Amino acid sequence: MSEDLEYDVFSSTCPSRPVLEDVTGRWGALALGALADGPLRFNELRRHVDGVSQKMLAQSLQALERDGLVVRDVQSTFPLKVEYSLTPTGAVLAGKLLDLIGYLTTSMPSIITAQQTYDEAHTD
Amino acid sequence: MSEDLEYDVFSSTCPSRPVLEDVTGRWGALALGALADGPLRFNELRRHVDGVSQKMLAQSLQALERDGLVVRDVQSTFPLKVEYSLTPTGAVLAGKLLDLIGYLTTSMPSIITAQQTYDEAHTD
DNA sequence: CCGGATCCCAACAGATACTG
DNA sequence: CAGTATCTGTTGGGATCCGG
Repeated sequence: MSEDLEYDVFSSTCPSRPVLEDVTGRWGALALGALADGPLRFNELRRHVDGVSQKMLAQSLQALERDGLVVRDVQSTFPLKVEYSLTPTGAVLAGKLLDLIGYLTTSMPSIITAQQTYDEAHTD
Repeated sequence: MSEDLEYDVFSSTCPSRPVLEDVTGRWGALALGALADGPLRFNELRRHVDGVSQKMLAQSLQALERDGLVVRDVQSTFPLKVEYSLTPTGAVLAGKLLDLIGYLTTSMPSIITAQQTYDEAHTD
């Protein structure tokens, strides 16, 4: 039952395409990764994801919240407090993202070398 | 030896940041995923990564080639033949990407439900 | 013909300033 | 503190053109 593998990110019309962009997008991936260690407030998240603007962070978090990967918890105290955390699905995706990021960072030395070689060969 | 964990994607100035964007970017991720099954020519790749424009595919592939994750092999026959394939590092990253994509697609039913619930609650 | 660079326009990202 | 509004610069994409 319910064994429909109808979702294919390689198809441009598949609903999974925009979700993949939310998850692997420029800021979405880093936001998910940052939340893997535990809940964070908006500005904590902003400090952790170095370089992100308020607008893009808010936008990325809204997208992830809509996809059911992140939960936004508002404490209506003063000062206002808003905590973001991962849902179970979000946590799994964040883990896979961190796995990828970890491999990428350990590969950086060889990647840097490749870039230098490439750039030297393309000094047109 | 050489156990410098100096690379951190969460820092905006780290050289790993642009590489992460090449790998997880909109078209880079799909290109890497498509190449995981074996080498492909430019237009085969273009057909596989449904919806990508020529320009963006060429651009994404150049970035991945510069990072040493993809190899561009030119056969100067007629008609011209250009094959793209993964390097060992690229293959590992592609595998992790496909793992993430696989989990995401199997999670799609619950994600769709979440989106509908969210959209209903936000009918301002 | 195939691979890809260019041009031009539309959409999106970012800095700043302002509101609940 | 946690965002929205606005205004502007950068980036993405389709049509078109060029080299092998």
